[in-house]
Amino acid sequence: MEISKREEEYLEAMYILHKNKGIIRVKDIAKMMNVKPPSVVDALKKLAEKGLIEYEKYDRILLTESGKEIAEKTYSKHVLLTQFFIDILGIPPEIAEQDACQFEHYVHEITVQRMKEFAAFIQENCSYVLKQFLKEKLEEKGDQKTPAR
Amino acid sequence: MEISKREEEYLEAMYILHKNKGIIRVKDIAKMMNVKPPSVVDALKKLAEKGLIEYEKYDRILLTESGKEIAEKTYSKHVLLTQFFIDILGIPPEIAEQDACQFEHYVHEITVQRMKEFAAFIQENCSYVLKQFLKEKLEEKGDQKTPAR
DNA sequence: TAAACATTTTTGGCCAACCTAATGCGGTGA
DNA sequence: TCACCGCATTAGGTTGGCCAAAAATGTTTA
Repeated sequence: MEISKREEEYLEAMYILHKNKGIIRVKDIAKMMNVKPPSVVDALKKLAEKGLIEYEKYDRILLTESGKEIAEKTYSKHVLLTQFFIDILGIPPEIAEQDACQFEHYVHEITVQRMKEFAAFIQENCSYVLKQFLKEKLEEKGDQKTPAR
Repeated sequence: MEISKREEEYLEAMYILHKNKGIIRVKDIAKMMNVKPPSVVDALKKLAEKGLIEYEKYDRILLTESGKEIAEKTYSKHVLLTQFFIDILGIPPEIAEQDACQFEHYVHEITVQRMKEFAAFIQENCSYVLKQFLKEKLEEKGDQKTPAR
């Protein structure tokens, strides 16, 4: 049974809502997904049919085990990618977040795993060089804000 | 004027075809995009309307200046991402290729630029550590192929 | 040069994902 | 307890992207 990128995003959003607020509401999903409520309802119906969420109309919404599994997998990629972009490449958090948010749905398991290992390896074996790099980049950014002077 | 991710992919495919074979044919675009010819024709019409390609039916297909610009930008991201995945993370080329192929349409300019800088920095300042990392990963992979023994 | 073949295009249709407007439900305060 | 309000849902419609089958055009070869 195929699950689309978009459905994965819905699952992830619900997972995060559940984690943060305990309760999953249509309105909140809509806000997170930048979408209107009817679109959410469409999505919920499909996800329910696929057995990824429990959903009866006007009732509470819950991830099933398999739904949660997918959401967790996606979310962990999200976290890892974001960290890599921020801690290793020194990308501004907001941008790192946006990039991760897309890439997480496509990236191979291998790649994300390797990023994790790479980060650990560098931090262990040449953390000084890494710090140097990040410092440079931060300064360059500072330069832009106060250019001539 | 909005240009979709998919349209960007079509432009890139045409750009590569032009670069490699000089001529851009519907059939070849279809093969590259994993799509049937009618879908290509649909796409061509839209791209022509947006002024990104020159297209008259049964005639040759060409990228316009603005189309080429978009394609080149995308393609250069593609190359850079692929290189980063292969040379820094040691991802198998085929997988690196696939990941790049998706990410290129979303990744921020900043991120890809930073990857480039990071690669250069590491190769200059701790290439030994990098080699070490890549060697380890390569060996692990070898281990899998000849496990117990 | 005309038949046969290959390629491109059109036609008509499907599905995912989204929207607005209208309607239905459920809890809260008067 | 009921009228109201916010939220959820349905109805009906759009758009982008894809396809198979059929028609049109272009190319090659007998």
